[in-house]
Amino acid sequence: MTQSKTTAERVKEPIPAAPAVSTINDVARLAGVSIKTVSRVMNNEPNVREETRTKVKDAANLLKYRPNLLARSLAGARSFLVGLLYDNPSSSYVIDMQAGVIARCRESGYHVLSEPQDSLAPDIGRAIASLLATIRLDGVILTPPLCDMAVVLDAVEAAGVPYVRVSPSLFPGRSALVEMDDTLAAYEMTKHLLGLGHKDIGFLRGHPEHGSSHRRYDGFLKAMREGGLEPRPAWIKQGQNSFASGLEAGKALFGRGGDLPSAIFASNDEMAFGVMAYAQQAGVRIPDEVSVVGFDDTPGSMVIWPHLTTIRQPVTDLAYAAADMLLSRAHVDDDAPSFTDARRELPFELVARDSVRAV
Amino acid sequence: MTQSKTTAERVKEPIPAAPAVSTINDVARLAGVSIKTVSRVMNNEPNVREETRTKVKDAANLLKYRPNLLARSLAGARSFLVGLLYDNPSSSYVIDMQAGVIARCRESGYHVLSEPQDSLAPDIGRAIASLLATIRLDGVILTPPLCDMAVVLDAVEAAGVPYVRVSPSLFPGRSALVEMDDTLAAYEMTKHLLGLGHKDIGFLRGHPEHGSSHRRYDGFLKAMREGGLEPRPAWIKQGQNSFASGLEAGKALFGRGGDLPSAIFASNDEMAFGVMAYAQQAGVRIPDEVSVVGFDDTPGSMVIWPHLTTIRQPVTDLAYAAADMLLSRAHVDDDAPSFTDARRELPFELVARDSVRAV
DNA sequence: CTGAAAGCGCTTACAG
DNA sequence: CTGAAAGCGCTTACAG
Repeated sequence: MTQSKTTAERVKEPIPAAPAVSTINDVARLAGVSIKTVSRVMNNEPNVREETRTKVKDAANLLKYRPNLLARSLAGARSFLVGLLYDNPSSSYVIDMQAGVIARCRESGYHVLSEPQDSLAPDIGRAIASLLATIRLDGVILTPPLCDMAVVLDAVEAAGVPYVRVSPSLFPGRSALVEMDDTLAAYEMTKHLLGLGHKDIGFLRGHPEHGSSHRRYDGFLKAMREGGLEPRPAWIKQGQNSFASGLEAGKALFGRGGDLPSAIFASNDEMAFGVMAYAQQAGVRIPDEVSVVGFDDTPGSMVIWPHLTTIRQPVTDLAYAAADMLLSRAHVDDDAPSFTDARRELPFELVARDSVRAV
Repeated sequence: MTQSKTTAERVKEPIPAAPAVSTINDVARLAGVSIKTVSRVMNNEPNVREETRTKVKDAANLLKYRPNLLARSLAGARSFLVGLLYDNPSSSYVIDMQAGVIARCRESGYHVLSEPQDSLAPDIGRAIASLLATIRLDGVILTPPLCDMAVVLDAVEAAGVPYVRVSPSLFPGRSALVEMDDTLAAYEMTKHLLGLGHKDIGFLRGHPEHGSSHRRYDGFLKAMREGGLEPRPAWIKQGQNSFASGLEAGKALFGRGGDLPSAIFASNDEMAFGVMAYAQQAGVRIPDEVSVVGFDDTPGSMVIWPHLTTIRQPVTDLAYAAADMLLSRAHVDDDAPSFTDARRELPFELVARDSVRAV
């Protein structure tokens, strides 16, 4: 009550009746043209005299006019809204994905609706159908594991909404997609270890339901065999992509005495962290006694000590590319491949840090 | 070309002309009532005979009718859209925040627009004004550091959009807000260490621009002094909330020989990770020689070994509460405190793990 | 308890 | 090159 304007006073003031936002009518009046002409100018359509265009632009600037997105949506064919559907346990994956989608959408004046979904829910198909009926999204981006679920794809297709999948494992060719080459990345990581003299390499397989788990294992096997090596069954462990399963594998590998591999390739970072945690507990020095590498380059890989050698997935770039495919879809001419066939592959990066040493 | 329905064939099919979504008119016709009555039923308004209500609901179900959100927005006073504005380097913070906001919004049929902002951009005020003019959001949630920027608050207020701030440090009383008690949390963490026999406690201060950094330091000081202890200046280090600054502090603390504190309170997890990384490098065993605690309970605190004792911020709950304040604002009666004065405080949790031992 | 009319702010299709 | 009319799918007053 003693400040220049207290909260109580502010509250007493009449609620500023939705601060007069100017509309297309205001601009048309000020510029002395029809609203149709204003519409043409705002949408950069042709067939407006340069002089008229300037007049309208000046009026719009003066009135700080911003076309109402909702009105444009209702009247027109586009909603300027893209949906990002996800159900992924990794915060960094989702945030990086979201950042890429939003970046591309902003370039075209689109906004992004974040729609987490429960991929385990039995009615996920209906949930998505309901979402798409309520809001006419101009496009949808699907990430794992949603992008591999038939009910999800069915629902989106039934609603007639264009969509792009990021890193799908199933239904190739069913939709536009962006991805990186998991197999090649695992292959190169294995080559990296081989190149440093490692021969006794263990491998932690990822969640068996994830397509990438199999691709990564394939890449590992390919490189080993090209090097004339056959992986030792006792050093191949099945994990679940979780820290706990990495810890478990570490126990199995280090706990029993017996031979130790000289390097362990965990097919995602979380499992690598688990292995490293167990190693530290068991007094196995990394990388001096055993080298460890991961896959994903999650933020934790720079937090853990030694910093983890891993594969960087271009998550933000994948997301940007996915949004780009969605938004530039209209411009495809007849000779170009169809939207559904579109596919972009982005490069990964092997990030060599401190968890590996040469033998 | 050999499968039951190839991509190429699917593309040739006429594009399913925006799969006939049913409208309020369709429902009204089928139910034999006016659209106004359908509207009443869909919005659970009173003054509809039970029989009519049932008739309309049946028709709506049959047609799988979903009110078009954009049309509702344009015609009515609400957009059913809430904006989450953020600019925070922590993925997990943003994702947890987003999850809480979305959870509450879904309960009321609202959707969430994720709008990352560049808090360093000179025109951030205009960017936000433009956003709010383009889409009439029903509310906005502001997180640090945006919630402490006058230009941001000015822009939102000028647009007349209700907003709630999460964990603001500045301008108390200027808006509705939710927060936890940083000072008390740091106080209790310090008491926890004292209770385990620690007296020589070092402290890593957070980024000086963050209000929480000062509150956490205050809580630490208070507990120390209540215990009759004065912190040793050489053990108080200024950090930046980053892993690197924690590493730096670790070097300053462990590198020089001389006395070691028995415990180090890093005022966020990232800095704690840095300290632990340096300790491991320098051969200082944690917690045997030095205990370390953090603040925030980021995902990394369960990845690092030993697992970090820290303070869990109820981020998702804070976000849920913020959205709840926004959405339930209308129902406040005259006797209740005004929306602007509203303030909710949520409890934190001290999570004791393995990075501390008794002395 | 129910409905006919007007209008939200735009775009579409059409006319000139 | 420009505009008048209709309409997107709803809600808001208002009338009965």
